[in-house]
Amino acid sequence: MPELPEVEACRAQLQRWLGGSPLGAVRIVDEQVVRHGLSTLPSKTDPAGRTRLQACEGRTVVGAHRHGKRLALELTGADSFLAHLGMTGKWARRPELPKHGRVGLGDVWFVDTRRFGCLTWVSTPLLQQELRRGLGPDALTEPLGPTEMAGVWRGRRAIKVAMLDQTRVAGIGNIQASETLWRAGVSPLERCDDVKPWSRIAAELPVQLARTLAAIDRDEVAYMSDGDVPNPFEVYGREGEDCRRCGTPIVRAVQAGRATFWCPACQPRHTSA
DNA sequence: CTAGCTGTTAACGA
DNA sequence: GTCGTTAACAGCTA
Repeated sequence: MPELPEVEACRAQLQRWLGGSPLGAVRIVDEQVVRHGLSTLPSKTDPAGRTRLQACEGRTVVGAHRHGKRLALELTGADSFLAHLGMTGKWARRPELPKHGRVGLGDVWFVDTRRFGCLTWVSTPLLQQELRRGLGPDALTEPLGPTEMAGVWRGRRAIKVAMLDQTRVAGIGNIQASETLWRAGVSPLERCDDVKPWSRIAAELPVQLARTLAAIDRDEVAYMSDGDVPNPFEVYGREGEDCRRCGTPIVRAVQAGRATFWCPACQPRHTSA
């Protein structure tokens, strides 16, 4: 379930579980999960990376880092690793191999049903630069001001599609984009060049991310258990329900292959076509 | 049963 | 550049 807030919660958890301690038994259950360049493609599997990871048993974990939706595990010595959770990845602490467990580091497991997530070997001195490689500033820890935002999200593309572009700003996912635009009162269909209230978006985005992060921290059980919890979002997944602000039914559309939810009254377009 | 979703991303071709 | 579509995969739900 990972967008930036989930990934940040995951980073903190890894830091607590592994930070400062020697790595336990490395168990690569799914060979395909160690890949080049954090690719989602199984064909990018990296046998040499697997060998490096296997050899890291007993190395001390210096720390867990995050940029956007990417994670990094920094080890002592030459070898470190990046991780991406994909759509369904998570890290869990279990005494035995969990269902869909892909890699085990002692009793800490990378679990990923759909296998879009992966681990990637990186040279430790290059870890920080590899962690950021190709990504924009982190949406939570390096928030942009209104002017900067208008600068990176521009052109004729829809604002919501631009927000999902990790090369401009890193960490915004489908849900957080929808929620932020609802709070800012901006239509997800609005072209970047037609967006006016940049200051509202700039103000709401970090607040939205922090709010979701706080909700996860507060309710760690609900996050970890796969049990059904009520939808905590204002518009996401609420097609046909009344807008919590004005009562107008929420509508749904597909943009760039992703579901988008918004209130047509609170989030009007300012241009047509 | 099937069809159509799903919080990510890279790689295509137009 | 930019656009939309597909592919990677597994599971859930209508």
